[in-house]
Amino acid sequence: MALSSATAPVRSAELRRHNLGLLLGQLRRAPSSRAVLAATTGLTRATVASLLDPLVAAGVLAQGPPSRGGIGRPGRPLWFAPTGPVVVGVSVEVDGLVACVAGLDGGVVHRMQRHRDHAGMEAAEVFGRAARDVRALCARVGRPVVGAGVAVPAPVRGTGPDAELLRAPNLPLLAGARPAELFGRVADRPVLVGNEATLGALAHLGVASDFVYVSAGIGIGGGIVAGGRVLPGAAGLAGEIGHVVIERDGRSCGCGGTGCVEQYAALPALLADAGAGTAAELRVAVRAGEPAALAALGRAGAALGTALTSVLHVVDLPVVVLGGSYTPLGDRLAGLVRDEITRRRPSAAVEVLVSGHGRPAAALGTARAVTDRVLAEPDLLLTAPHTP
Amino acid sequence: MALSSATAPVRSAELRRHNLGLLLGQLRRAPSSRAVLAATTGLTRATVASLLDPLVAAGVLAQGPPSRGGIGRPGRPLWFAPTGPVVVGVSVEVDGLVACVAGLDGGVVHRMQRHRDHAGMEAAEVFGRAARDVRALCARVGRPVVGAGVAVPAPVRGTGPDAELLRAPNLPLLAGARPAELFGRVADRPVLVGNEATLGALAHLGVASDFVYVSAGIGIGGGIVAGGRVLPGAAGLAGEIGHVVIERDGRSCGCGGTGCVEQYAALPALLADAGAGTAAELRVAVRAGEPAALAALGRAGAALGTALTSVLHVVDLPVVVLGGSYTPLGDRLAGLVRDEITRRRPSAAVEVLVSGHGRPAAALGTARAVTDRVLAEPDLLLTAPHTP
DNA sequence: CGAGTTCGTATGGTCGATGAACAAATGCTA
DNA sequence: TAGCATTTGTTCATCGACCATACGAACTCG
Repeated sequence: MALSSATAPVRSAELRRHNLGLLLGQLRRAPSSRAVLAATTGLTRATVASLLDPLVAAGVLAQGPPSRGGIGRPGRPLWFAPTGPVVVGVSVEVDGLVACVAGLDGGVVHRMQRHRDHAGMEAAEVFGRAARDVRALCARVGRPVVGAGVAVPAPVRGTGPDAELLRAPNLPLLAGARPAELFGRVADRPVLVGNEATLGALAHLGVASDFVYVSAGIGIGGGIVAGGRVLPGAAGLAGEIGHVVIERDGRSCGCGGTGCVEQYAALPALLADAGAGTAAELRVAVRAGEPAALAALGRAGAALGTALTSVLHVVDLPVVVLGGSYTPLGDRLAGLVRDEITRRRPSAAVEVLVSGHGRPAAALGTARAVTDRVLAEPDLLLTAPHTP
Repeated sequence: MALSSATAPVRSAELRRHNLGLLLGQLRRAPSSRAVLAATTGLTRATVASLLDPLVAAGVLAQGPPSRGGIGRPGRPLWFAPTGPVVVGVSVEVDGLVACVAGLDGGVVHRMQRHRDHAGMEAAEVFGRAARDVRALCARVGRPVVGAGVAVPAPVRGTGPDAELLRAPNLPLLAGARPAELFGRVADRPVLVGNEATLGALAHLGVASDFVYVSAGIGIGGGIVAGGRVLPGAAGLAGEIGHVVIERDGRSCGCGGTGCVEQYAALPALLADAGAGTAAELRVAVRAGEPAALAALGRAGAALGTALTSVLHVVDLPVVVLGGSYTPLGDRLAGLVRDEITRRRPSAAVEVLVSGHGRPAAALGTARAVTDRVLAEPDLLLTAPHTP
């Protein structure tokens, strides 16, 4: 079933859009000649050419030199032009801003990290300054920007222009803010808005396309990725893995419940349990093999594994990716989590991986979400993209 | 985005299929004239006619009498012909077989309940006898059958012709069986196979299109329905709500874990806790207001609510539907569950409903899944359907 | 009974994908 | 080095699906 059963009719124009998006999605994975694209997608060579030639003419795609070696006329690989359009992913964090500029193939063109204490700032200032920084960054890159997105460390209702930030435990002044309005338009479109963990999940599509992403910090967030797409939930609040209950009468949590995992396995609990002051301190202690640190890590891993067992029983995915503050502890923690999950759910194998991105995951995943949106509506690439 | 980003190209033929499926999906909800269909779907009246006329000619759709009352020429409503094709949904249960024959609009044409002790039977006999019963049922209905599906009380890997039944706690001899092969083809296609709770969820699409379905019995199963579709998971094992953990060191469960909800809230635990022998006995005691029964129900409701809190934090859906053995206890239980969920997760409202179907839910939902498959490939309706 | 309105159908036009044919570019072979 | 096979990229005629328009049909209202 290649067509979704949405309530909208499908005209021929959307057919073209779909096939063009299909080709671009293929090109994102690897540069290929028209003939190879035709073979892998099932379209005709003629169709591939008629779909992609306008993008080549517009400078979005570039043609490489003929490939050498094979028999027959060599194909000319197509790829995203190194001067072509880019997208921007921004992550607003408690103590700073992370942004990255990426080509449509996901290649990062530019990174930016700026320390900034957002704790006491009003929402308008937070997103206004972020927008100014991003615009300056875009100007410096000198390539057309076709979209941008913002990740925030709080649950977000919706992803569109009226996306609303709900309770923000660590940045209370942001509660109720509408980042898309405060940020302003980029490339004449509202910016995409989403939760830091939900969007961060997408940064890991390279290692799997069906997985549960867990992002630890002061709390624990996450994203459910199935078939390469994030499960949005009814109001965009899916993936709140930190509030999965592991002990019905356990420690009370800021969410109103009791026994939520994040009271056992998020960074504050882990540090307190290990008697460490900072994550770096804990990491050193773990590397040194200090028993107290190892025991605390074991308890956190078991707690997290218990919660993930519940999650996997519900969504049944074969991979778990640990990210955020877990990244530096990852090697050892992943094993602990995997052991707990397989102990509790022996019926299905699970692989527990550690994020290869660490802190920039949210910005990278946001960029990925934006390119997904752009590739789903490739017409944007033809209407003379302009810098903001 | 009306087109999914599947890896398949889209030809014009699939465009037609999609729009035809869209129209039939609309007709399934309510009979409508061509003009109304055009208005609601966004297609042209001409397109609607050219899509549906072949089905009218084939006897799949029928034209009603002109509607009276409005101004202008009255439209002639189209609906699924009362002699048109049907689908069959079968539920293999521990102690019997439930089957229903439904029209493509979901209207049940015929029901069958047969008591049969499947406990000691080999898989080949179980599904062979079910197939014979179903074929006899089909012959008696006298309408062309265009598809069939089988629900089983066990986790199932996959839904296609090679769907494999995993561990079946209550019917151990079925473990490893491939029902589609044993059942044989219906309408020249393999039967659809799925878990009883996963498919049963679909029977409730009338009351919501985004919800968590919970089906209680000896264990607790479930289905996550988002956007009118069941979340399948990587191997078809999603929705095992019974094994969500509510007490990390709680009662041990047959799945290998400890503290799974179904050890607290499934029928056996509930009956033992209440000191009742059967579900009917418990129901009487609850209605009579016996304190022991009410207390036990309260404990089960709290346990279930705790597990559902975890589930909702992960998938974020606005509705929970309680079914299976919960149906007769529903009115009171639903309130208990809702209270526990809102107590633990006050940030989002949730509605807890009771299934209106009870035991036949699995068969009904299976029929629904089959019609979904048929409407997604409406060409099946034109190739002279034949009875098996 | 005529005007106004809406429904269903017929027709020409547009757009996208296909399939076949053809020119271009390379490796292989004599 | 020339000729052949093979593969690539492009061109062109055709088909299929939908749309816009126009027109007859059927009904209500004044």
